[in-house]
Amino acid sequence: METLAIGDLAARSGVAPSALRYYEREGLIRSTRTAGNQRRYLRSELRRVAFIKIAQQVGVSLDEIREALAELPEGRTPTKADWARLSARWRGKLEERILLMQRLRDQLTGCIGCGCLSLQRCNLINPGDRLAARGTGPQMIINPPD
Amino acid sequence: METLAIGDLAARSGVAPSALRYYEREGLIRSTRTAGNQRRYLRSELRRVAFIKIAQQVGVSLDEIREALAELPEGRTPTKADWARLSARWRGKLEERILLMQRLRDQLTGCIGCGCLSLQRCNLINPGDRLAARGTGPQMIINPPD
DNA sequence: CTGCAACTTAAAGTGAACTTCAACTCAAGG
DNA sequence: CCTTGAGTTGAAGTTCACTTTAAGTTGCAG
Repeated sequence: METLAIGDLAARSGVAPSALRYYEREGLIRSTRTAGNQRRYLRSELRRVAFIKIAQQVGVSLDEIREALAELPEGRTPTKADWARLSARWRGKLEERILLMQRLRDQLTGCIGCGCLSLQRCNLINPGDRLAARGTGPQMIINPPD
Repeated sequence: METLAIGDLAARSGVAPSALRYYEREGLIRSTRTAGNQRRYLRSELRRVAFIKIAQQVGVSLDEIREALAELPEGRTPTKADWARLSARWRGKLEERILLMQRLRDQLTGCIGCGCLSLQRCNLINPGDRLAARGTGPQMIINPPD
């Protein structure tokens, strides 16, 4: 068994076949076809799916994940080093996010208790970029106290 | 200016009027009406909106936020202590989430590099509860290495 | 060769969290 | 008093990340 059928990839990755087809439509993973038009995946696609799942954990949108995956080498199967380079980038994002959460934790109680939650000067919340944004609409991000 | 019109609350909280109306329909905030049927908010609603925004940061759904807010005292304006009690609960969730992220960070590179991303035995990802879940569909959660 | 689980597609549906629209009313400064 | 910006409603639209459905095709075990 050289390649995987969609059901196999689904079983091994824990991602539903419908989601895998969706990922393919969205350009996140790739497959070849049999004579009868069924998808066959290289085993290396498993790692791609794993990466997608991990990135989603970190709060990255499929759009951003696609961009990241686009940096993997075309043509050859990515090596350990290729993956390491990519995940190093997520490490940075993760690090940022952890710091954010820690700041939030440290200031949460005090900030809700105090009057500063007029939100105008409170350094806990402020409009900004969308690091932590998931789902729809604009999201707010914690602002460093500086 | 005793109470706030919806535009004032929007300006002060950074939440769009349409979102505030939505929150009200969903039972997250409350308002009284003028003779001409316009919404007027107590200043204490500002704190409610702030709480909603912070909880969203932590990854809590509006449903869960509504449940939490339901524990605030009916009738009287919540005190500092009421808010402190509530935010203490989010602190726990936050703490959990931070630990999760740290574990993820510590194992990310190794795990992507190694063969374990067959996802079958990898202790980085596993199906489970939905602590970090935001948005639609089932989400995967990091499983403690134990 | 047959039967049946697993696959294929396009299109429509889902749920969360809003936003936009149209048509209308209110409130307050000049 | 009048104008104009702010507010009102219900209904429909939007985005993300999928899932479901319907109608049909493939691949392999027996």
